[in-house]
Amino acid sequence: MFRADRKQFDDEPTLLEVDNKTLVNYPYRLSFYDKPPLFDVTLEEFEICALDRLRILAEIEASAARNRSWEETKAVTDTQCRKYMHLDSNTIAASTRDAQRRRDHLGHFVLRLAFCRTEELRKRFVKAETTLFKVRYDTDKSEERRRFLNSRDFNWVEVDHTEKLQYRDQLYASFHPPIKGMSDQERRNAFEKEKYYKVRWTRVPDLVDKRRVFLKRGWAYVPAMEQSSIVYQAFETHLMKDLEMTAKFLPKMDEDTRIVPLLDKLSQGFLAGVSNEWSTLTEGTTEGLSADMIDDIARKHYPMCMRNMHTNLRRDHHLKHFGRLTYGLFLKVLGLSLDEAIVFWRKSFDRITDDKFNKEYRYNIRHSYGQEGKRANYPAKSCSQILQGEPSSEHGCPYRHFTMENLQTTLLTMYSSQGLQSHHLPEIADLVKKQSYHVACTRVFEITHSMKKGDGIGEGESVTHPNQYAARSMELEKEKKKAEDPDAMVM
RNA sequence: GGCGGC
DNA sequence: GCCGCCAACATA
Repeated sequence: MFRADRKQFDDEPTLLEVDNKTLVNYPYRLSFYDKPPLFDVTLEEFEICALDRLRILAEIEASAARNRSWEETKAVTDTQCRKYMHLDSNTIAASTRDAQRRRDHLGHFVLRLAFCRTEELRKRFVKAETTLFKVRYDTDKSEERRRFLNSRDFNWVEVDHTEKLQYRDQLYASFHPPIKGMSDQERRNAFEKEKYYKVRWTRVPDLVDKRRVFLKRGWAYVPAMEQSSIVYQAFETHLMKDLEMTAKFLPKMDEDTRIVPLLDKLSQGFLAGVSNEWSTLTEGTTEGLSADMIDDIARKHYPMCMRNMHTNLRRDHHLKHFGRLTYGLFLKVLGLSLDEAIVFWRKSFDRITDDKFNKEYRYNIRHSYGQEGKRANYPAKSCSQILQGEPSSEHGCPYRHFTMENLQTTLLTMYSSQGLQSHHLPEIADLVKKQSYHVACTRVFEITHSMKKGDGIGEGESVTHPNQYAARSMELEKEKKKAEDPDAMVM
């Protein structure tokens, strides 16, 4: 993908190998990603394509973690794709179509670099990418899919009529059409019409496993309706092989100071199951938020991490450094103004003198709001950042850092008023054991907001940021109020 | 939390 | 022990 002799990106747009003559166009929506992208690309584009794709892969992982059915996974993935990485069929204008496919191509290869480095990452990446491929395969127009399949060699051999007759009984024994309630006659008819392909049996281990194919002399006889299994398997092994290759050549890139941190950031995000930088997109969620409204909002809209800190703050009349930092920035993004923040913290730390407060805390609060030092606009901490912090019962992610017992009792005391009951706990405990902390959090959101299981915070999206959780919760309350009493909404 | 000063 | 200023970036 990168030429070895090219170790530094130029400052201006030309970053990857320049060769406009080989600018590919993309005849198919589906791709096995045989060739790396050779077009010019800016570092920004590089990053954006990767992040957008990462959101989708993270959502696919979340789908697996919460046992979504294939249809649900497909639906969720499809809506996510429409938002972040739309891929149209050939009916759309060629220029937009190629632009879409170019983004798809680039994003895939950037993530290859980020996820090739450990066996664990490779496996997860391949799994998610294969699922994405399946979703697309399933939603592809059949004619376009057919042409895509013809465009490459899957090493399958068509079984001719005489051979099919020869193994007729064995083939029929393993013939299981996916339609329920078929009569024997219908099944027989479908079988007679079915075309067969044979491949080496190692190419379709899943079918062999489920006894959906007839095996003879190392060949698996695959009915046309199961043909997709061959394709998926080929995609998977092909990608895994390529990733291992990439891993071998990757060390040469370590000298590039700009790309390595980006790759780390990407794989980090994947490990935490986090897909976006929510805080930078949405700020100042609530108008006219004041210090005395916080208790109420905490009870109704906070995710567990923030709720826990708020409770600790009320109990101890104090919070430790990282807690102040995390909670303070959360409140800023929630919409609390600097002046109100100072009021809030002053009232909260009510066992210290004004003098101590002014000396030790006022500066830090102002700094969080960009009024001191380098005057930066700091974003609120995301789930991945909170997850990575030192384990602490005070300011960490409770799903991650609490003991299971403590987590469960705390969940009940915090959220039983919003509908969380003890029979919900095993399911949450399960997600925590699988280390799917953000999914556990998402599930709690669903339960406490009467969402359907799998809806997440909306459209199947998972929690990735405490402010996203709170903002969405407040938004839902607003919608509900509006529906109940439209006139009351006039301000 | 870090760094500095006395 | 007292005080003041600055930061928020990683590394599985």
